Amino acid sequence: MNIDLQIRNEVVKAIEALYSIKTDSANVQTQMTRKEFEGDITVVVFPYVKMSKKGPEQTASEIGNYLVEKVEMIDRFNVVKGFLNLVISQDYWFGVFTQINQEEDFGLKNTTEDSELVMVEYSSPNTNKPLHLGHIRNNLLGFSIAEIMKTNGKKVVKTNIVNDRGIHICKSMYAWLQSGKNETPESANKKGDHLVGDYYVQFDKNYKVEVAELLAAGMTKEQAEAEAPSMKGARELLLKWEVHDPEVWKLWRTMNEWVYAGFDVTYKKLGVDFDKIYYESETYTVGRDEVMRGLNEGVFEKQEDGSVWANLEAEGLDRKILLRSDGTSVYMTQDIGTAKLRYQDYSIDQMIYVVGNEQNYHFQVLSILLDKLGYDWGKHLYHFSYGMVELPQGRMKSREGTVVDADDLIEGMIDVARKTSEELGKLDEYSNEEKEEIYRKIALGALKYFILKVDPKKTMMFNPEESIDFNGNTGPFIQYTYARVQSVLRKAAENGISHELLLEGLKADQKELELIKKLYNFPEVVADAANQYSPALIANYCYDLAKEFNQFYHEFSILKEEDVQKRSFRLNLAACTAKVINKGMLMLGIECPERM
RNA sequence: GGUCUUGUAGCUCAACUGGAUAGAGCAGCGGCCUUCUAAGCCGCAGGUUGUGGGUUCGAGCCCCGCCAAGAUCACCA
Repeated sequence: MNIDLQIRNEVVKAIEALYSIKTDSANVQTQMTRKEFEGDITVVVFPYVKMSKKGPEQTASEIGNYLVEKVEMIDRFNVVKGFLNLVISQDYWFGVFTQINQEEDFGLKNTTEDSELVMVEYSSPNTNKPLHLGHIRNNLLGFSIAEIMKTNGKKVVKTNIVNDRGIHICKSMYAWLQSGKNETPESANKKGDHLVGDYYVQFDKNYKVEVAELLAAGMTKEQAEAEAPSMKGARELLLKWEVHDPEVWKLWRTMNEWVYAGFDVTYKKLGVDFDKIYYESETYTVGRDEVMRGLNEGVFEKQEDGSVWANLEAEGLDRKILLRSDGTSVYMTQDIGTAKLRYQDYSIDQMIYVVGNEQNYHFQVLSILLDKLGYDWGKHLYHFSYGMVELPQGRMKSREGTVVDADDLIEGMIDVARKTSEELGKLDEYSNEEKEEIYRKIALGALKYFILKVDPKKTMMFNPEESIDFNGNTGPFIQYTYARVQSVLRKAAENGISHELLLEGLKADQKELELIKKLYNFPEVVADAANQYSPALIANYCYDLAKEFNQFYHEFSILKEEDVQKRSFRLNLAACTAKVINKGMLMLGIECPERM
């Protein structure tokens, strides 16, 4: 049992014995003792002063005396105002440490047959342009939350819904047909997603020119936008697509394949993957059928023009369109179909959608609609809503060319890592392949950590010039502490220094106990991260641990310590720290190199 | 306009969900490589937590009012 809970239970007993009042351990407030005071766990006694009818200090002392007498692991206590600081015995911490040292999977819960199955949807790109910084935040959060769920003993299915159909891809197709001259990724020597994205940009450029010309010719804005030849061409392609025109489908398939090949490269570089991919082109008809069923059952309503609507005014929301007057489906229709298919394919206990907060309203509506269609799981969807990434100039706009391209960003990071590393010159005896692998790990560590350390709910700022650093509260700093431990372990092995842990009679320093306490916290942090859907908790914990270790490392010369027992203890402590850091970082999708 | 989110050091972010003197990093200034990796360590400086009220033993966190920024309310996805 967790020490915190044990102590809360004992406090309950203390209160009953001292003041004859029954309370519950859930009502007992404990916290880690702040560094400036002596102690490990602090009980907040303000809530009991009414029961004791005495001042806070006296109440705390009474409870403290009771606890020291009755509970073996509590050595002594001190009282500051209403805070009762308890000192846990060194032996208890040694016991904890032995456990951490022995358990290879410390902090990890095993998956069993009847573990909950969690499906995590993330990424969900449109197929008309390459991935950018916004997608990176999405992908990293999605991958990380899946890893965190796994660590908490859940079965996880990572999924991606590819928006492969719609006017957006038709725009790229139209521009390619107009001016592509049969260009392919091979002929252009360009990644497929970039090639298709370039045509999308070109479409928009042409379209703007056309609209401007039509406006000059006297049309209204609405007329001009509808009548622009490019837009008419794209719409025509969409209509042909809907009726499975073979030529259009062939082109559509080809261009999508180009894009997927490009995405695969980016996903691989980012280190994210999926267990099951859904395509909108395969799910949207399912959604349409569901909406028609809802219509027949009287859940939805049809307007005179043929469009189908859901009236959510009773839920305090608006009316929402589900099928256009021409019978084609909208975004929401597709999501209904995808959800239905997923629940058919898997026995999902929890569905998590990693989608930006701009779609909060969409998911609120989706949840209600699925419920109305008779799916009781509709209510239990979890929208993992994360904030936008902003640039110093403001929001990213693909059309204005202010996006930060994912591939460029990653390559740029690797260049900086290479340059920094070469200046430090610590890897000189490594082969080029080995070095490149380390640069890649460091670059991605920096990028991933930078993004994941921020509370997912919040809008975050990204300054391409300054944001990503390799010093301070960064991924590389944490990776570096890991590499240092590996170095110590290597040297110990070379010199035949024993790892055997002999704790009897050993007296631990404050720093050492501090590290053990931090390590002990790891499982709780992981559980919190899962409950709160927050990789940031893991990230900040890893930093805290690395920082603590660096101070420790600086203060003690582990291998120079003459006391054999002490040296081995510190060696093991370092190894445990590295183990936990590595586990934490892996949950963020960050690999720690053995050297750097 | 309705709904929702956010506002903490010059900048980027924390603060264990209502607890003790609000903490890190970057940037600035000053120390530390003959010692297990200096991508490090130590110190200095930097704050009326947007603002005004309220709730209580206690508020950055909860409630109300302002101020500011953003998102969203489409036969776009």
